[in-house]
Amino acid sequence: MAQEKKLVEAITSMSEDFAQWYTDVVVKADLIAYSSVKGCMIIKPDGYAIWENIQQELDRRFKATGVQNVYMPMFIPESLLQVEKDHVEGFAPEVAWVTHGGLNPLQERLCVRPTSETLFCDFYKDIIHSHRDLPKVYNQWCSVVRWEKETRPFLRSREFLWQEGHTAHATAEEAEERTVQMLNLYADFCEEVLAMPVVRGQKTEKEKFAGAEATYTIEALMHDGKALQSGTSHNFGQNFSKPFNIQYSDKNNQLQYVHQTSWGMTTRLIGAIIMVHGDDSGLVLPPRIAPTQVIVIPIQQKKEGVLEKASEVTERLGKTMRAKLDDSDKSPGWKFNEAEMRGIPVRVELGPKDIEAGKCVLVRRDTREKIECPLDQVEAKVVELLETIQKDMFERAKAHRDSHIWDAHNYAEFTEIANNKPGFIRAMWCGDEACENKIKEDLAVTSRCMPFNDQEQISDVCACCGKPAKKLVYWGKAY
RNA sequence: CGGGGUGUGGCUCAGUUUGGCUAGAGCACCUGGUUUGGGACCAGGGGGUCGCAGGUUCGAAUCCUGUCACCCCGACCA
Repeated sequence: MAQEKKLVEAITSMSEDFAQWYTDVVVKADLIAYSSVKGCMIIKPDGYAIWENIQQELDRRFKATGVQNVYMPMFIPESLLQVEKDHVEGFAPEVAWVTHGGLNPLQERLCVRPTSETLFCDFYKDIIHSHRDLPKVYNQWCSVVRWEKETRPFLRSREFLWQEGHTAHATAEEAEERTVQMLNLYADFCEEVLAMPVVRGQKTEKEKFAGAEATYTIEALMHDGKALQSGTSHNFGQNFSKPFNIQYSDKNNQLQYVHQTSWGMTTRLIGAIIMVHGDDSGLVLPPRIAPTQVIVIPIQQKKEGVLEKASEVTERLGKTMRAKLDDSDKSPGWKFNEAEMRGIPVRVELGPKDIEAGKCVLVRRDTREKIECPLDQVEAKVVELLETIQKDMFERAKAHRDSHIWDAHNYAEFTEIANNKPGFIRAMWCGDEACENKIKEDLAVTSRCMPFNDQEQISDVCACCGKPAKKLVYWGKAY
């Protein structure tokens, strides 16, 4: 049909070219615009509103665990960045430097924060003196800059928005507990709010954060079968407190170094939402973070009473949810497609025939199912529908994820899967970085995590080298 | 940083091979009218120093040199 042809022209189909599909959706759903600086994007109202909803819900959950928000400077003196060796080595290649103040060269270069561990440490060393000062559980919402060579909207931009939590604790146990707590908070958030199933686990030595003792991660599977690291939580142990000299007097008046953690989530999550739920018609937003949850589209809106009824319905819906009326003078068909492109979970169609019959038509974005609904029940029905959609979206994403997890018992199987089956590969690993390197070089596959939950022994030997196996690892091609 | 591609109204592109007259189309935009249950139609209208800088030429969007930017795929990263 002509109409189908037009839609195909509007967005590249996922199966034809996933990368292009992604770019099309990001731009055509009006989430971002490209800016005059490479790798820096303008986040437009619809994109930013998603971020605000993410922020709001995460922040609420943080605070329920005792997190306090602060704001740190965006500049780090070079000398401060260099205090922790692994950390500076990890980040130095991608930091942006400020060399001048006005017309005069600075005495010391300032780095634009790529992350703020060093700033928090420098601060903590001054404000922590006693066990009574602990724990410190601070977080900041800010942007950071990493001078990436190749960039993609939301997935890898040179400046991105995030939150970074930085905590200091008296004991190793407490730090570990916080690290795990935040990872679980992230995972629950992804699953409950973004309808995105994740695998929780630990990063290998090779993949862990620069300066961390241990990095925990949540890994999600995108629709094309590639993995996306969606949130991390690090236990630093005393790796930072020692070089930064963050000490407190314990109850016995002994000086002790604090134990620290950090954890972060970024605007990359928006990329994840797009790639987990989107389809060939555009975005599909989980109701809980959709900026507009329901859009009312009047049919024959110039006919007597239609627009009035439509605004009345919108107003009623607006009392319990984020509702909008599309009273632009576009044709209904155009509005339908536009609403789908933007991923609005529920659409309400309302025309003269409906009004006469005292009903309207509800259309689900995720399934396109049309449901007739009496006008006097519309609020209750839409609320219920939003819940159903949220739940179904999670189940669908989970079914997709679960059907793209493959077990490999030896290298032949591993190779065959990596080359032919998109998704996660579960395989045993000996613990040797050499095997990770080989797998990466041969197959462009990296270790995503050592899962916490399903650590079963699917084989006694490493799928790569055949030596005794230590851990089950999820592998995959990653963004 | 390696490989590939592209720069022409807001967007998508044609025109470049083989230099030529006033630089085109579709979409979007503005005005008026008719329409409206899956991207409506008619009429009229506005908007471009062809990425930038040099050069060749009587004449350059088109040829040459340089340069910048963006996109895609790798490597690196959230």
